[in-house]
Amino acid sequence: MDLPSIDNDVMARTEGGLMARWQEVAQALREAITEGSYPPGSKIPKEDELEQQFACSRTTIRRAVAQLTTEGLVSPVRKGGTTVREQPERQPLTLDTRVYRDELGYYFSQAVQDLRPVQPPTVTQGPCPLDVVPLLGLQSGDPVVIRDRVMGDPETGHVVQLATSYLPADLAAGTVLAEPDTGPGGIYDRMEGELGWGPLDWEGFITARPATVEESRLLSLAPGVPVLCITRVTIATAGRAEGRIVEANVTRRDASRFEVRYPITR
Amino acid sequence: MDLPSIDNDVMARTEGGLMARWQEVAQALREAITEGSYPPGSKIPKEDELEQQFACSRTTIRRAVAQLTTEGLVSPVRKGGTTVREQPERQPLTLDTRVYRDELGYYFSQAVQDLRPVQPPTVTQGPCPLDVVPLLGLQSGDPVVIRDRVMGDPETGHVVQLATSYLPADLAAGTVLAEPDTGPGGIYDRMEGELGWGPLDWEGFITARPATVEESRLLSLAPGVPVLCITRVTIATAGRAEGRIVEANVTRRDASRFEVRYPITR
DNA sequence: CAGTGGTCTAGACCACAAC
DNA sequence: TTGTGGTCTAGACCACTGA
Repeated sequence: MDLPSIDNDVMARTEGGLMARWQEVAQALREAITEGSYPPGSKIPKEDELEQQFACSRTTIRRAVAQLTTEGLVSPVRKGGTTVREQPERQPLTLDTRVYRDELGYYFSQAVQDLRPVQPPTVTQGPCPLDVVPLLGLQSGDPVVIRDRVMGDPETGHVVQLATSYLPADLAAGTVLAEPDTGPGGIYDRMEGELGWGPLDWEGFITARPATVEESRLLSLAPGVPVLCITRVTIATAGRAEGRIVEANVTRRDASRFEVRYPITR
Repeated sequence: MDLPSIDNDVMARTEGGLMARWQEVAQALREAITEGSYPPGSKIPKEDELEQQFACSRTTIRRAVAQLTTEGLVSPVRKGGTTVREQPERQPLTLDTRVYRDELGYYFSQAVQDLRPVQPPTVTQGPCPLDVVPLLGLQSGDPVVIRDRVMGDPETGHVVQLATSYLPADLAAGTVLAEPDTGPGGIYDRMEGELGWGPLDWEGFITARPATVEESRLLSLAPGVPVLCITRVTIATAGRAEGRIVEANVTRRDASRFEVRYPITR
């Protein structure tokens, strides 16, 4: 007979309450990797080989590999095959629960890390992004000054951190805060100095979300990989800005590479 | 001529350096949602409608919607359509930088939150999971005692937190630490008391990763949604366990619903 | 330059939950 | 019951990049 028998019994799995096929494949590959069958730096089989190995379509294989990619286990490279990523332990970031100040400006402990700008910082102005609105206590669509910094590892040249400052435009526009060079000591010196907004208060937030398209491009991440968001908010206690949140600084890093560490005391 | 013209000019996009089609669709839907065209609680069009609307295949539509799902913007329900999720602000979790103790035991500030067990806690034993190995300072495959708790919101009954304690089996097996009921005050009282491991030290870690299959099932998350991992590690300073890490407590929550908040002092 | 992953289409069957 | 999302297949074209 020429009619192909439909052996594609999709539901032989869900009937038994088992996983979808692509999850099975992902699980099998995941185990093979963690068991050591594919050590870090090696390549997993090509897609058409996996296709035969698991007896399913390329789409299913790709979905499984995509899952491992968002988990940070493998990184596919065109023509180069799909490589098992090195799994270094997460690099610790110390939590900024204190701020120090000397005659040169303010220092948060995190700033001590050895990063250098990979691109020149940019300053733009535009509507406040939705996720920043609650941080600044603004209304949706309110204009903000946006200061962007792309920081990288001086050794490898890789981008490892994106830092963006948002400042309410009604406060910052027209001031030195909206200029690329904010002078010695940075914006906090300007706020507590010339602008008379000090003393300043700060509060920190940590959360995570999938990387945006722009973030995954800059940080060389697969789409959907989580980024760790470490946010520091600055509150003015005097002057024209009294009681206002005058800055929200959001730094983002590959969540599979970094963790925030902090001591617990009695 | 009967040969259909191939208008599927896939690369009219990548040529110009633009996004893939599914990213365009995702972006369009994302904007429509955040602009208010599809308010929270409403449904976005069905897949076949979107298919026509964007003039592309269902696969492409589904990939775009899948992206919005991992971003937490929408949640598809079979037969019910795809609903725009309510976007409450992230609920703050206070950071446990201090531990308190009274005659009843140890309290970390996070424990103050009003959660109740949704399932009875379980205690099992098995090989140490790979991601926990570095936390405990063990070798791959070393046995650990695993204490699992599934905590939920007493109001809604929803599961909001998974907490798992890992204890090296060479220290914990056979002790009260491996029993379901660890008695008044909990495991830390046993460690500093009968076992003579105290005084204890603690350290905290925060990171994020995609939810595992099990986690997404329990927490009702879409596959790949990031979970916030808040880990507390216990170090013994005396007794048989001196210098050892005697417990790693990993709590996981939906990263789109929660954030860790902490004060910054001068 | 050619092999690999990246993207897309068209079509099929199924289970689940709303109705 | 039925419409919706969930899963899978087979096949196509393309671009990037390593060999």
